[in-house]
Amino acid sequence: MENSKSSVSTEQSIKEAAKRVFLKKGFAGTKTRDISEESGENLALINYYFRSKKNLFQIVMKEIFIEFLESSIPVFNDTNTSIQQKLESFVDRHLNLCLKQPDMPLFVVNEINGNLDCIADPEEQKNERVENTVFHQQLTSEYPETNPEHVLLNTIGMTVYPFLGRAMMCGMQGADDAKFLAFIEERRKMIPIWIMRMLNGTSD
Amino acid sequence: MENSKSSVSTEQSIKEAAKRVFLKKGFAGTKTRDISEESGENLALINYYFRSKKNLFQIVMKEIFIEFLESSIPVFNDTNTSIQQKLESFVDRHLNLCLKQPDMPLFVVNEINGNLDCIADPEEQKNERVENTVFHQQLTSEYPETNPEHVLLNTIGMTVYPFLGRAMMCGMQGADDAKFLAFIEERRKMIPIWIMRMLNGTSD
DNA sequence: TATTGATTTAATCAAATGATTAATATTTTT
DNA sequence: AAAAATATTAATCATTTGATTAAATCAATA
Repeated sequence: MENSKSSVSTEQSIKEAAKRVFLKKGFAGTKTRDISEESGENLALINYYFRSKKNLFQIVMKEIFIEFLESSIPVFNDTNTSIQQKLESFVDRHLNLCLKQPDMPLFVVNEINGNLDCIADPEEQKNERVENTVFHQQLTSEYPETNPEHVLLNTIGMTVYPFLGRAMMCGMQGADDAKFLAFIEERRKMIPIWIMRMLNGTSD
Repeated sequence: MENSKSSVSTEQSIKEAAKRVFLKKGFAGTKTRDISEESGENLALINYYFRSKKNLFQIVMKEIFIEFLESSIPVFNDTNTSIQQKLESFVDRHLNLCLKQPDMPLFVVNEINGNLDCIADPEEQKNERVENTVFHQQLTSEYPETNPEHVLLNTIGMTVYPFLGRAMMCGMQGADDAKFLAFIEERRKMIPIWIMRMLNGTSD
């Protein structure tokens, strides 16, 4: 009944290879033979372990999504930190996540709008809605005139956007990795400050 | 030598259909038969008028890119407007563009990072670099301690992100079109204000 | 009108692609 | 070690897909 030694590593090898390729090429752009090559495993093993390309994709997608949630939700639900501390912590963690997998934001944003039902079971989402976080409550109580949805979108957007628009960032054209990294480090420091400035504006 | 009456409309019809399909499904996700169906034209006419799927894609891509530039560059190069006025005008125009083609931001961000060389001739870009705009000069002179690249990225990012992350916007889950539109209208008003607040912060 | 050139169509090709199969090898269990 | 279960492989299938072709249709013009 139990998987043998080598099969576990093969399954893992395929899944990790699939993650790399899907992240880089998206669902439609990825061929099962790409995954086979990337993993070094036989083509048929993909279907042997993961029924279909679509199923494998959904598994990978879910892992990525879970990784994001597990990194973010605890930060937003910490009852012992201020709004600014939460912002600092979230931006810090999320930027690290993005730096580790630079293709991730584009992948998520791209594929989540596709026709594929990326997240298999919707029940897991209900408890993890951002509406229910401590962060959300703090915002509505300390800044009642502010719409928390804008704050969240701006925070996530400013964090993620450099990774989405790197090719679009005309001012960064030809920017090497070092310059890009320095740019990100500036943002790591500034985004929480910017958000607080936006919050502390007088009107609206 | 000159195209006959019907051929012009056929070519146009294919290009417009291609734009719709590419915007929705991306390059890899679009099949030439999709374009044929969407346009109602015979499959072979796609290659007759546009050599290849890739070439048609590049043409569409370029049109979208040009539309963005022609909407934005004049705003950023207006010598008679303030920084805040430029922000208001850009956000206004860009939001209208996005509302007209909600799939556009995702498409651009998604495909521009792909392996396809989307913009055919790079010479056209040199004059249209944001570095060379009046806006950029105003920023460096009025806010010398600020990095203009951050300002630009934040402005574009905040404008575009709702259209990228609509499915990701947990707080907006199940949001109908009307609610989304109201959300955008709030941002149309607020984004320039937010950016100015960020600029007018004391340190950094 | 007849000729010429441009446009359109149906049929088809060759390569790519997701998936399956049957045979072989390997590991686990008895 | 023998048998059973699991894992791996090469070959193949059936579709899909981008592109082409040759014939047919249409439009312009001499």
